[in-house]
Amino acid sequence: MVGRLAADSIERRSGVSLWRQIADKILQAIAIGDFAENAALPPEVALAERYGVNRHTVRSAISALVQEGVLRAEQGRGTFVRSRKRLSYPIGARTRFSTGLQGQTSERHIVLLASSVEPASQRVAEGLGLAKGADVIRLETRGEADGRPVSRAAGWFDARRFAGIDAAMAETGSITASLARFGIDDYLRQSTVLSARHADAADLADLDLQPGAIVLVTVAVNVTPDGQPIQFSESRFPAERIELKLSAL
Amino acid sequence: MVGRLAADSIERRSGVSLWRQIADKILQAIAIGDFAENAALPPEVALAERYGVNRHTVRSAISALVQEGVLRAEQGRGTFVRSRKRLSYPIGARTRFSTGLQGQTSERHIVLLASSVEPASQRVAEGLGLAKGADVIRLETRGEADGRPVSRAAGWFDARRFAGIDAAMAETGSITASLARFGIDDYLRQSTVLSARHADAADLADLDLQPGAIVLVTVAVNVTPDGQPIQFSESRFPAERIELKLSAL
DNA sequence: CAAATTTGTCTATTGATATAGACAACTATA
DNA sequence: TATAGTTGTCTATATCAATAGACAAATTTG
Repeated sequence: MVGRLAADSIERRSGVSLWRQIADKILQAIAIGDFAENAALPPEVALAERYGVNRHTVRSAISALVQEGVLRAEQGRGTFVRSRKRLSYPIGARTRFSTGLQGQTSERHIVLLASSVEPASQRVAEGLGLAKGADVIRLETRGEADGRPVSRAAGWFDARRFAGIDAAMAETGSITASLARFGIDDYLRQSTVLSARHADAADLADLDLQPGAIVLVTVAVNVTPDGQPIQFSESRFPAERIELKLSAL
Repeated sequence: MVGRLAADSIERRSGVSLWRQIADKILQAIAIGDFAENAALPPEVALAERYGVNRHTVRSAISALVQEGVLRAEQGRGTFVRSRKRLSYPIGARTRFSTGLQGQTSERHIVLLASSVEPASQRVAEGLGLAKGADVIRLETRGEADGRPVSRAAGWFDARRFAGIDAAMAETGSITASLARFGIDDYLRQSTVLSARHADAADLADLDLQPGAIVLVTVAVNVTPDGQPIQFSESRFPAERIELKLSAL
């Protein structure tokens, strides 16, 4: 489990194809740091032997990762690691998108994809301390770093208190800056619930993933320093590009 | 994305079979609370239509979940939810296994599977502030709640400072109690890094999972109140049975 | 230049996955 | 008790996933 391309552990008739499992393992090995950027992977025959599968199966895995931009294959030379390790996204009392990835990327920003006013569902109402069905503003956003999507989030705000936050978000491109216009100078992460699942069609499109990928899902509530809930959110992160670092605990 | 068995989003030629994707969706719907315990699932033909697949494909998914103990099918009547929602495992400054699941389960305990002394790997040494290659004690444990495995962890301790902690763990069945014997009355979670991946063969065996399942992985360091590292750990949780609740941030 | 190594392409075969349709077996209900 | 609704089983077919082997094309090494 620790290092080296975990030799063991490929599952047959699992509902997950062998090439997908091998692709996952290679991704994981890269993320752990077993293969540096531009390092050569073991040759296809070696990988096939290590996993106990046919060379063509390994080629399917590699071909998926080449498609995905993770690897680069050169005939006669070998197969090389193209992309970097997973980004580490910090989650703590003061979780902020932009500052979180500083130092790991040269550029990052949030795009507002859509906004709407809707009645609060059960869980949104609970999270915000509103009555079910009360008007809430929903902001659909995507976080990008160095041109690649790293998160996809839906945020809900009390429509009465934060009327116009959609316009502010469109203008500033920052949740923090938008909230500042409503007198919120500081806010804290009250709770975060974390789960993981296979990416569905929406995730694939939103996060530019290949089918079969895994997404991390966080459901969180942000509050003012005196405990008043201001934002309920659900975010999805591509597990192959992002790990979550729980800090400042 | 919010409620009801998400109508959309089944991916073909993804490396993940359709029946596995549908099984995942049903699991997710149950976890979210769309189907209470003993509630009936929609009939097979309805599910097939909703996902745009053949009835037999839905049957494959259901059959996997029946095998797994999540569903119960009764000829002529319908298919019913057998198991409860996901357990919510809290992670915070004072993360403790036993207290964490209190109230959600009637019984929980930790089993010590194996222990050994080994030289510290790079990451273990970094986590514990030791020199690479220094002797560390490794404890392999499994957490169980109501008879079902909910976590599988490896913990590393400085062998000089905690000589005999394996015996203490075997005797007490508690990390907290074992550390107390070494004068550690309190300890804090310094950092937690979180990721997700497909279960490998080891995970399947350790956590009693079906092939294709997803595991959440945490890598954490525990420290004394004055910041001295005492434990480095890697834990795996079955995503279908556990969600992580990040609290006390 | 020759040999060894590595990725790329092609053909063929087998087993798992998915679709299609028909009907049996069981349950609830009008 | 008849009927409708549901799960269970069977056969047949098509497509995807995986194996197997052979050889071409490109690169590196002796």
